[in-house]
Amino acid sequence: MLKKTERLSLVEQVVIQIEHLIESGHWQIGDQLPAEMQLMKEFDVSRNTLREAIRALVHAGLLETKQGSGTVVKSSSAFGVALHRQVEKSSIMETLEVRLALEREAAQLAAIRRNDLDLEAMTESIQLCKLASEKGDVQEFLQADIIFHKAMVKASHNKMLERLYEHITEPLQSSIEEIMVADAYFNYSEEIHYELLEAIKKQDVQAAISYVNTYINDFRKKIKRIQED
Amino acid sequence: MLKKTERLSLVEQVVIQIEHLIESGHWQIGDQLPAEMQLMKEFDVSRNTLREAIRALVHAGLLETKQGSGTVVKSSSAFGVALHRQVEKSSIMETLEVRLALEREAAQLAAIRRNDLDLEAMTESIQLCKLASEKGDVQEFLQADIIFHKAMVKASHNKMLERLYEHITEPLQSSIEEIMVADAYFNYSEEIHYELLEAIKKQDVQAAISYVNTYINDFRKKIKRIQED
DNA sequence: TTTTGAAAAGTTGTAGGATGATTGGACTTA
DNA sequence: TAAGTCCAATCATCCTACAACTTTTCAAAA
Repeated sequence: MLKKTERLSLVEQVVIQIEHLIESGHWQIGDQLPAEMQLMKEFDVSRNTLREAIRALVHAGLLETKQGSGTVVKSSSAFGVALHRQVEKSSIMETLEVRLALEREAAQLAAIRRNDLDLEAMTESIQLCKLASEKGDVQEFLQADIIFHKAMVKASHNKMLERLYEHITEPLQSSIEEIMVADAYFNYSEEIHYELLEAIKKQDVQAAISYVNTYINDFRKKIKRIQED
Repeated sequence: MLKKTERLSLVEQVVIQIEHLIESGHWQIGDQLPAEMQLMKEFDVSRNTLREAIRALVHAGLLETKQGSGTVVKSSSAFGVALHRQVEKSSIMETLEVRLALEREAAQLAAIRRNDLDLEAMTESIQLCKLASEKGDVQEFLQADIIFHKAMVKASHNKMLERLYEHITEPLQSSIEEIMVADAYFNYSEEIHYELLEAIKKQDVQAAISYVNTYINDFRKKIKRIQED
């Protein structure tokens, strides 16, 4: 097989450089980029070339431009933006079902592959859940709950699963929070996933899966009930 | 709350129009777009504006431009391209694990929600599998197998799950084919998912899940074995 | 002092023209 | 027929100019 002779256009080179600067954190979310005039000089390209590069990243959702004001970093992950848009086009129920699929697989893999660091992170976040529940702070509780779930997914040691889970859960967050806060019957203690952590600790795959199944099915029923009100 | 005063830039308007033309099938994959000069006139914008729009879609993966030749439609789904890129950055095993997650959920939902049309489509594709296996044609068998899986996912009646499954499976396809063709121990009859279809037909959720579990675990072992050679 | 409003400076948006680089096809020639 | 040349079409890049919008500045008015 011959190597494909493919020269990158100037625009694409600039795009790649900007993407790198964002992914590496050199330009953080919220940061304002230098003005076009200055970027032209720094990248040593014409204004058209620079603008085409910026426009590509604006459409991808990484940047946002406002006439007269400037260009700011909006997101650091094009994949995250794409998934975000997809979630917005779907119903909450559909998205929850996908999340359940990922969570079940993650629980299973975590039960097999978790190491001491993973267990430590999960234990710590469950402590936070407990603290928040004792204080009766719903917001704080949900935030700690998310940290626990993310820690579990991370313990699956599957980067793709992790990214998918994160970018699907993120846009769901506000909806979930809304629903939970409105739920008069919300029960903290039930929501603290001691059993799940124990199952993963003991590497009991079946117990981990069945816990996730019941937990998310309850969750689904709760949402359905609230939505029907 | 006040309404956000937000005018779409000319570039964004052109982008949206082109996206529509592609999604609606007016410009199909492989089609060549009119030259810039003509598109300028049709959209009634300047060359810069048009080029910025096209560049955005090129970077999104919907279009491809080649100097001296022209611009052609490369894909009809920006989400598909984004997912494709993500899969390429991941290992086969990671991707398979995600696919398993989706497949398990799909089997469960399909067992609950499948209607007569779904069952018909699945039965038909399983017939194709059988025919191909009798002929001993691996390629054809795998193609029919994919159709069966897609039919099952469709029977879950979750559009998001369907899109995710499709765009994750697609780039896996060539790798799987390669591996299967190379597998001397490849056994057709084992791969025909009669039991799964029966479980879904009888709406036996547990049986459907457990079948998918064993089937994909076997598949995983097979891949691992072959990769270790 | 505080508020208002106009001017100025800075930034992105759009337009049009000019030239270079590459491609693919038509044409020529051996 | 086959190889090479030329030419027209097309995208790539650069340039200048002006319009539209935002923020800042600052002076006048209340």
